[in-house]
Amino acid sequence: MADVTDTSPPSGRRPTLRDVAARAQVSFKTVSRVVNNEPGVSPVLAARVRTAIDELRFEPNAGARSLRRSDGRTASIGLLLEDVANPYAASVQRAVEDEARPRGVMVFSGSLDEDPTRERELVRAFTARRADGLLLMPASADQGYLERELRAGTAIVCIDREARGLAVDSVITTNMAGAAEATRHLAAAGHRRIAYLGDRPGIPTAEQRYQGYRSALEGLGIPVDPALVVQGPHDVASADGTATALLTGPTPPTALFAAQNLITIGAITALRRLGLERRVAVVGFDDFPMADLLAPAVTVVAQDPAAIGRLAAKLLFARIDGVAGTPTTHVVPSTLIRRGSGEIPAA
Amino acid sequence: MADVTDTSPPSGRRPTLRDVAARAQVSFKTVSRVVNNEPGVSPVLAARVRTAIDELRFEPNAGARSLRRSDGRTASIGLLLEDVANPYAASVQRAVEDEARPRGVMVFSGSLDEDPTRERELVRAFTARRADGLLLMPASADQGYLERELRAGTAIVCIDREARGLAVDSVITTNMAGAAEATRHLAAAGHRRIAYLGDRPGIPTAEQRYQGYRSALEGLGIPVDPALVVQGPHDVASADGTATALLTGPTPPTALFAAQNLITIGAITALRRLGLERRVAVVGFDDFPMADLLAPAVTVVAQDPAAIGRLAAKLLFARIDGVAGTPTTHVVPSTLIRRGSGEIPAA
DNA sequence: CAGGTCGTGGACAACGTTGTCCACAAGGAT
DNA sequence: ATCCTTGTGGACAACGTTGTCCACGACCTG
Repeated sequence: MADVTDTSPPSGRRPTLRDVAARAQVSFKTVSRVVNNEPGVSPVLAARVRTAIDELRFEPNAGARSLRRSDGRTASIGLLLEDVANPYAASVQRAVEDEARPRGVMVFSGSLDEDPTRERELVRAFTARRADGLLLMPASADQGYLERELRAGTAIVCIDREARGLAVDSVITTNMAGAAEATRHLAAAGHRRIAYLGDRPGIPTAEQRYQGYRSALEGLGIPVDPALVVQGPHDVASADGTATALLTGPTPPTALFAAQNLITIGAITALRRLGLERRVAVVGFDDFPMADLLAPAVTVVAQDPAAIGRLAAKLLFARIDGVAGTPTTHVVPSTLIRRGSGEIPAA
Repeated sequence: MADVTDTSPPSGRRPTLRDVAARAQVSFKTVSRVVNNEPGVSPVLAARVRTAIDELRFEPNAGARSLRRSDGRTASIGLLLEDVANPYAASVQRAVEDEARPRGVMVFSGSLDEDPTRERELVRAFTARRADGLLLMPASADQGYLERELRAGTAIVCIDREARGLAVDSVITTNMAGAAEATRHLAAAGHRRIAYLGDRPGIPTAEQRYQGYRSALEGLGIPVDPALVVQGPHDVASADGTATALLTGPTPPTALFAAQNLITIGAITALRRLGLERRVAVVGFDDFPMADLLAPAVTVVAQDPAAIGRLAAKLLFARIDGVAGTPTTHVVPSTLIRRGSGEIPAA
């Protein structure tokens, strides 16, 4: 970028059907037939056309193609995630890609950062490019604005959270059941003072996990202590802060349920600093890398992001292929993985 | 997907320039002028057109647009990574996205899995969609086949590894210097038997890191012991295996230099199992999540994937904007982060 | 008041492709 | 020998947009 001289504009046009036709001495429509494997071209001509295609390294223009085609398909989909750099989202993305690859479908991706405005912008950008379908991890409170896209033929499937105000398929995990299981698991180790550390209530998954926590306590006859419930932290630093405050407060918990992976990491950081990592039990929702190598290793309710991504992609492609039927919410089960931190007994 | 009834085909065409024109009672060319902010439309008409656009929620067809436009731009780029689920790649992707967003450019991404065939397939898929540029983490031994794309006007920048057989900008890290620094750091703690655990030699970064290891040892007058050099493992499991073999062998090392993040994790897993994590020193190349929460915390030579992604994207957009100048390799420095595992002294 | 300029808006072609239709030659059936 | 089918290949329009050009009326100048 330093030495800007701009001598030669990038020349060299890409070959078109006409260039191939000229070289193979046929009409350009014949080339189109060969490219699309349509019948009605003699083997001799087809071979001539094919060598011309190879020699020129002709590649049909996808834009022109989808413009003219009757179905208008672009063989591309949009993937809207909370943050592509988050390991959960990255696993989902990889699974979606693996599902799209054999179909020749390319994946556009973008990060929403829990920003509703950003969700709308990215949807616009993807629909302007006429993506055949959208895989969405909703950031806004209502997806009703997507109704029009749905009617215009864009398939939509939601991931991780159900769509609201829009009838589409969703793929989510067992948030409530998983959170309840985690809570009961801590209670089974003798804990009565189990804290809840979770995302802000506006996020549906956070809401469901909180409900799971509450219902488990109620089922056990343990009252929910508001002083042990923190809803709000979203990243490692803030979770660390609130966990520290909780643990150094007047009536600290003996166990923590951390309702999201970054919050789990923040809580563990706090426990370490306070030297409590072997005395206070922890169960996290969402597995995370290295959880098994920490000391103590971290007990988690693991989601299966690869399965979620795969299933969501399959549902999307089915819709793109014209499969009808009422939209359904599909639930991928979570699994409790005992590693040590969740089995620390109450003092 | 269970109940396939396919009652209503998704109807509802998307509005076009003509639909907007009809509603605003102007010619469709006038609408085009408004959409593209061209001069020559009276404010009254422009306002009428704009309300029609809003009412119909008109969105110009990106495909048709780039087809007709003189520059042929699609406002999209392709990002070809080793594996989108790898944390290093995920950080790069996020940085690229952040750089592309304000320009209104969308990002296609795909995983190569070190497969040269896959590299070619994805390049084809992206160029068929007429991506304006390609950001590539090379998987194949030679990128000469991209010469034609370059001439056809597709900008290309390589990430993590320099392109071979192709004159393009590259953004890489200080592989050799970083590896040498890691090696010297271990030697400074008194180690003489420092093992090298790295990727297979075909990968340029692995090659450079190995050279850094060798040159550091030579500079210190320590002979390179072939029995302490392992080149090959690429994932956690195989690294665990080779590290275990090395550590339980006849003349085990007292320190390990792990030349890649997955290999570092495998080595640490092995040390844990053998109960050696506080006796054998480890320095890894590439930072990884949780490295600071392990016990002992892991000393690493950290790359800066966000900076690499940002710079690569900036270079790519500069090329897309027509900036000429000879292609350059840009080097983003790595940093040694002392956390404990690398400061364990020799027995 | 004639002539030129300017602001405004529309007609038309083109981008590269696919879908529809038709022309032409070869072959079989009547 | 004539008709019809079949196989083969091309002409043409259309997808939704942008670029070029021109027509029209209003305004200013001489």
